[in-house]
Amino acid sequence: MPASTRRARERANTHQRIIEAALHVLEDEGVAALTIRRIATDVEYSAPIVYRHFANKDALLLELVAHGHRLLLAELRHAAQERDVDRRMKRVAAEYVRFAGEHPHLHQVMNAPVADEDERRRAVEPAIAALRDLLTAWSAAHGVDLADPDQACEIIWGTLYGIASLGHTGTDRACHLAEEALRAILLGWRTEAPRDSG
Amino acid sequence: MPASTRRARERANTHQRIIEAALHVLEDEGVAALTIRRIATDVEYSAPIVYRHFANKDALLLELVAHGHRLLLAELRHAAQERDVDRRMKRVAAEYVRFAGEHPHLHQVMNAPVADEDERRRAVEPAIAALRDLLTAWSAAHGVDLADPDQACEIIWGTLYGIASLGHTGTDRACHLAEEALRAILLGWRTEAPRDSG
DNA sequence: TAGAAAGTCTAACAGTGTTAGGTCCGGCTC
DNA sequence: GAGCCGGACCTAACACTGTTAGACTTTCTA
Repeated sequence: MPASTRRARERANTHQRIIEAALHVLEDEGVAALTIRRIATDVEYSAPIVYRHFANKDALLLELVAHGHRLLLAELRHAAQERDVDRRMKRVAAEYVRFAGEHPHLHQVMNAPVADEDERRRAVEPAIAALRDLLTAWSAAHGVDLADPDQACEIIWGTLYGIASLGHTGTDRACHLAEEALRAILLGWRTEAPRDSG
Repeated sequence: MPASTRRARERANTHQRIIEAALHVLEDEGVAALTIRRIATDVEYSAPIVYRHFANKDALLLELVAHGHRLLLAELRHAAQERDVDRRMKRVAAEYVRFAGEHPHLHQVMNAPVADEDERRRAVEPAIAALRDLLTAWSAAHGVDLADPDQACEIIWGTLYGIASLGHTGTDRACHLAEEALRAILLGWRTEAPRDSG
């Protein structure tokens, strides 16, 4: 085993530990407590070490954003195991808001404006794609011809985000609101755009 | 004219000028450029003067939040002059998103978490109340019996906020999304909860 | 006109992200 | 094995931030 590969492994390990430490601070104490020096202290290094792994704080934040969206996507997929397509929709919506309530600071960072906005949007995309699949299945099941599925998807995503962000206290009420909003939207679409029913 | 009243007037004047300078910096250069020293420079004072008018930066920010919501409320009221209740709804929704597109940084600060969250919510309330009135008029006009009008109001407000925040580029598309979302929600509510039609 | 009061500024403190410079230690070459 | 070399690491610093203390200057009052 060459020493260089061991070093590479150690390096990768430190990289990961920094991300985990940052995530821990963010979730436990909020974005205000998330400083480079604090993270460095938590991984038992000095501050400049962080810059050997990330170009700057924004790059590290983006890593947290990506991590958060992977986590969210996993939860949404889990909720989407439901057989019935209507209940599946409802559960996914509730799951989104529950996630936001359980990880308020992470959710905040996941949607906060950041320097490299393109990169952030790339992190969000898979979750939105999952929602689009779900929406496609839903519209097929009900014979609804959505004029613009992408637009419909954005509407639901935006609605969930807005409701989850508004009342970031009381996750139960927020869940209820989201379910209700989704129900109304879908009912509206079913009512107005019925495909030649077969 | 006693000197004390003149001083009080000058003081109030400076107070206002600080707010206006802060607003100007925020709208023109974003929240990152909004520093105490920058504001002080713009009103041709040194930094500590700001603290003779506001307890801290958060207090000043809250003033901007309040100002922003007064501005938004005025715009919403203007859009609500429309006679037809359906078009009124649509125009108010479009106006919200247009406002967010025209004042992206202000809109961001208006909805960003702040130290005194109660105070912020107090600033938002009048605009939400206006929306509730509008919604009441709408449901009355269509004989729709909303199970929980407050909840319905929060749903719409959250939806508008979410959609306006998502695509903070391309205000036209965002407007379209908001109108479409509102249309679907209202149609859903009309479909499911018809009051004994008279 | 002397003293009190109000207004303002400079300088500093503690904290932030970030970088430069030096130190030390492990591994490679002769 | 001795010496060098490169990478890893830390301390110290820079330019900022919000915020406060203390001195100075101007203005009003008695």
